[in-house]
Amino acid sequence: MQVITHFIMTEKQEKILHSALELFAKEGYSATSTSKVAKHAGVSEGLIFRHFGSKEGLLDAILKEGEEKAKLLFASIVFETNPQLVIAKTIDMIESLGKSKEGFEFWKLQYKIKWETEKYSEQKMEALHMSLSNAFNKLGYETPDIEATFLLITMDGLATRLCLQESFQVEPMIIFLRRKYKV
Amino acid sequence: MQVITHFIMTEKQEKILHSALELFAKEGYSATSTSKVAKHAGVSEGLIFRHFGSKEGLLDAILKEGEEKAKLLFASIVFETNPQLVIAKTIDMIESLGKSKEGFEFWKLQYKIKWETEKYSEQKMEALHMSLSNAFNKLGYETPDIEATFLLITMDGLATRLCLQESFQVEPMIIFLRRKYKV
DNA sequence: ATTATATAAGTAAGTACTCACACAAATATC
DNA sequence: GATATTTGTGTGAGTACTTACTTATATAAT
Repeated sequence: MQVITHFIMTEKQEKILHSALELFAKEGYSATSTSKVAKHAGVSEGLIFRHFGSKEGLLDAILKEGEEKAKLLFASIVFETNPQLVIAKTIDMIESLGKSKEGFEFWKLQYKIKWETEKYSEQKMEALHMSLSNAFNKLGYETPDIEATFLLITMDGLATRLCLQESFQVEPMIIFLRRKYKV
Repeated sequence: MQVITHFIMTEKQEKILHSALELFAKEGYSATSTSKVAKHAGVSEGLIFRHFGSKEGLLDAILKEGEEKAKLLFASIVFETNPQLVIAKTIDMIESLGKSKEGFEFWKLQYKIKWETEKYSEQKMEALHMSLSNAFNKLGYETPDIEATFLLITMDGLATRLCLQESFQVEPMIIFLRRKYKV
C-alpha cells in the first residue's frame, strides 16, 4: 500500500477516487461494493486495495481531500474583517454548493457520511463559528454565540434540502436571509 | 406473507420491528443484515421473511408506523387556531424529540433513511407548512410562506444536530427561537 | 382439518480482501 | 552506456465469509 501524496497520482488512482466519490454519494458507502467501484473506474478490484489498503482507506482518502476543499472554502470567510461580509459570505456559501456537478456530489457525500458513520466534524466548523460569533458581537447582537450557532444550523438545514429535495429553490431563501441580517 | 394490521401482532412480530428500528437507526439500513435483526430479536431469520416479505418490507412497516406517529404529533399543531401557539408548538416539537429513548431512535431512523434511500417526504410536512404559513400571515409577517419554510428548515437543522452531535444543547436554541418569534 | 406461526438447514450470489504473477520504470553496479 | 536489481503499477483468479431469501417440516391455534 502506498501513501497518497496528493501531487503524484496515477490516472487510475484518480479514476478510482472519482468513481468512489460518485458512487458513495449516490448509493451510500455501505451499499457500494468495491467491485462496483472497480467496474465503474475500469480497473481491477485488487488495485483499489493496492492503493488504498481497504474500503475504509478509500473513503478516508476522499474525506481527506474534502477537508482541504472545506478549509479553502472557509478561508475567505475566516480572514474577513468586515463583520457584515463575514455573514454575507457565509450565506453565499450555500449558493456555490450546487454550482458544479462534482462540487455537489462532494458535499452530498460529506452529509451522507455524517449520517452513515456518525462522526460529526465539529472542529471543522469551529473556525467558522468563531468568525461568525465575532461578527455578530461587533454588530451589537445580544447573544452572538447562539446567533452564530443558529445561522450555521440554518445553513445545515438548507444544504440538506438542496441535497435531498430536487424541487427546492434556494434563491428565495438566500434573499430572505440577506434581508434578515441586513447584509 | 401477511398483511400487517397494526392491531393484531404477535409478540415476535413486535420484537422484530423493535429490533429492526433500533439496529437500522444505530447502524443504518444497508449495514444491518436480516440475520443481525433476527439474532437481536431472538427469532429465526426466516420469520422476518414470513411476516414482512423482504428486508425492504420490514423497513416499510417501520416507516408506516412512523408516518402515523408523525401525523399524531402534527395534529395538535395543525388544528390550533391561535397563530402564536402554532409557532410555539412547532418549536416545542423538537424538545419532545429527544425525551424518550424509543422516540429518539425513531426520529433518527427517519432522518437516516431520508439520506440513505433518497425519498424526501415533502407531503408529510405540507400540512405543517400550511399551518405555519397561515400563522405568520395572521401575525402580519411580510413573506409568510418563506418564513414558514425557513422555520421548518431550522427545525430540520436542529434535529440533525440533536441526532449527530451528542454534546449539543437544545434548550438555549429553543429559548432563542421563542424570543425571536415572540411566542 | 385447516390455517397461522415458527424453525433449521439450506441456496446462489455477493462481500471485502489476498496472492501469485506479469510488466514497466527508476536506480544502482560494472 | 549497457546490464542487473529493485521498486511501483497492474491484473485475474482465488479466499473465507456474509448476504437476502427459500424450503421442507413441525407445532400451535382456530
